[in-house]
Amino acid sequence: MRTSTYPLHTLKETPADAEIISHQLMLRAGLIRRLASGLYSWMPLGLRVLRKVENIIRTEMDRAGAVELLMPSIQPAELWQESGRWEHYGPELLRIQDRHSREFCYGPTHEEIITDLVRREIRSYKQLPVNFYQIQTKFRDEIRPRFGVMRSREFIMKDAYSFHLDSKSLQQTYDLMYATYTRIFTRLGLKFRAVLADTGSIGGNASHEFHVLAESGEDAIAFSSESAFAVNVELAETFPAATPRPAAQASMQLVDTPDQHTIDELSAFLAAPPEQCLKTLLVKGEDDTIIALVLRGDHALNSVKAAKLDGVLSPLSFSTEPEILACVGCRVGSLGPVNLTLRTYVDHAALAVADFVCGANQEGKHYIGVNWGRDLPEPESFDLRCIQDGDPSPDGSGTVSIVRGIEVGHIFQLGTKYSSAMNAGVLDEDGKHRIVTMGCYGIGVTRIVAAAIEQNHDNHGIIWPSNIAPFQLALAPINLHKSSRLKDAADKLYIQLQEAGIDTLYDDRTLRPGIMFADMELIGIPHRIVMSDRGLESGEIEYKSRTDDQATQIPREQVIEFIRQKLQAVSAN
RNA sequence: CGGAGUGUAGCUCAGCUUGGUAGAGCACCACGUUCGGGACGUGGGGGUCGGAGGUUCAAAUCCUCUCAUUCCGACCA
Repeated sequence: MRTSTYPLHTLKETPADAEIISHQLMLRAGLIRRLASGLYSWMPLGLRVLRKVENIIRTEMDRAGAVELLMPSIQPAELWQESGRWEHYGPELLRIQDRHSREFCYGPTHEEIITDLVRREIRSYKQLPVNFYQIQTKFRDEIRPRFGVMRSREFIMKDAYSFHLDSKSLQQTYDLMYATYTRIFTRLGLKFRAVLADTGSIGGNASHEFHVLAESGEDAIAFSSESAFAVNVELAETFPAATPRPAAQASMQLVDTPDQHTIDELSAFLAAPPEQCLKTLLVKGEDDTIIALVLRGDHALNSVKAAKLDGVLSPLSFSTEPEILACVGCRVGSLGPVNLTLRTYVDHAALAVADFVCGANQEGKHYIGVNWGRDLPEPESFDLRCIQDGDPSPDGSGTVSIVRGIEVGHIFQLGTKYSSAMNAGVLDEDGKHRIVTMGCYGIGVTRIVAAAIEQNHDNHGIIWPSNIAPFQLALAPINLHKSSRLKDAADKLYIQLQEAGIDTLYDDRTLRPGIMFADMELIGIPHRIVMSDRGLESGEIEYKSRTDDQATQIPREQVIEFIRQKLQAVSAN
């Protein structure tokens, strides 16, 4: 491709509304343009990357025996009503009507459609197992689209759905998909981890998320220091303290703590470390009740865990200030478990603290020197908090460290949630009707492009992993317009590179070299060769990879072979 | 949906407090000088100042409403 006829829309300045580096670089490099909140056009250069990602996913899915199909993005309401999700999916589902006022939605996912298809087409156990996939545009009316295509409303997803007679067969396909995802993300050139995930509202036996590791990731992942164990922090268990609680030393006293509301303020005011202070959070329970959760001051509530507690409303929502005032008689900063008549869940770690500080349920007053079993009843303890760096690993080996990740893939064992709701079954060997068991497997294709940049960039721009770079090689001749000899040589080499099958972007714009170099680096082309009149004299061409500090000189006649070897070296990894 | 902020040229922003002919840099067009790391000069094109209403002799500027958008909290590929 020649830059003179290829639209490179690079920006020198960073657009003001782009927050994270991948979004900034995607805009600056001219990969995407925003149409409206959460809606992006893919410019030609960005589309090249997107297609390369899709092709890797497609070949690996095919290799794993999955079969590609394509379902409509617009879906009739009836199927969603049948599964119950027309009611439950909520406002994220974009509902639309046709000219006859019939209700449809723009598909955020395709369980209903594929289940309907399978119940019509698949009659016999002999046709199972089967794994269908598609690569297609989805729409989710996100509450807050952000970070460009990282969390957009319209996005491209690879979604696969497998159907089985029994859970053993499901497990086999699930394991195969796990291995396939591992191959895919490896080929994409990304640093990633598979982590145990919450099955959430979908239910089922097993679920893994695939995360690209990056500082800007929205998810936190806990790793074991000793084993391969990794788990989403949402799900990571914490345990009762290994050592017994220290003996009580202080006596309980009521102290004035005017205007001390947060743990930090309280801790500074009373000169007690945060881990000596207990905080009490009030959340909504069933039947308009209020439930108290007690945690150590330095610990964070895990809302996923809390929402699973008996009597607590799911999803978790906090009690409002007026409700708390009416129920307890004081405001949020002075709550505590002493003489609290609400149903109370105490975290394991909070139970292990002696002589603690807590709110007195009177405005501006706290207790100090409080002890479980003496000043208030000894409670049962629960797992309420988020795991922290240095906590024991849930798998029992070593401690955990926390890193951030971007979720780019998720595999689920669905079980019979959809197939039973929609009566999708086959005849088994005995001629009996059996409801099929399902798995589903998603990859965020557009998100991968952003995640790859998030993980691979420097001050000059994007550094594409070789397999998804929009072009493999930039050919940048200097002062092309001043030397017909150089132009002839560059044109000739460009043709030779094309004949050699090397995906080349030929910068024939006759710009100043600084601009060409800056553009080629911004758009992240992995390899660059520079031609000049000077080089023609010496018979050499300059080569530099995107990550090299120094350029090297290559004899003109060896350059094709040299580039070919560079490309092979990368794809062999 | 709650909280905070921003809307002025394609992009980055100034001007608004204290109302008085709409600006700069980058980008774009022309010409010239330059040209191996985002050059320079001269000239030029481009804006109903997000929209509507109001106050005023006069509104980018003050007031009201509205729309869009970004950031911080609950969902998810």
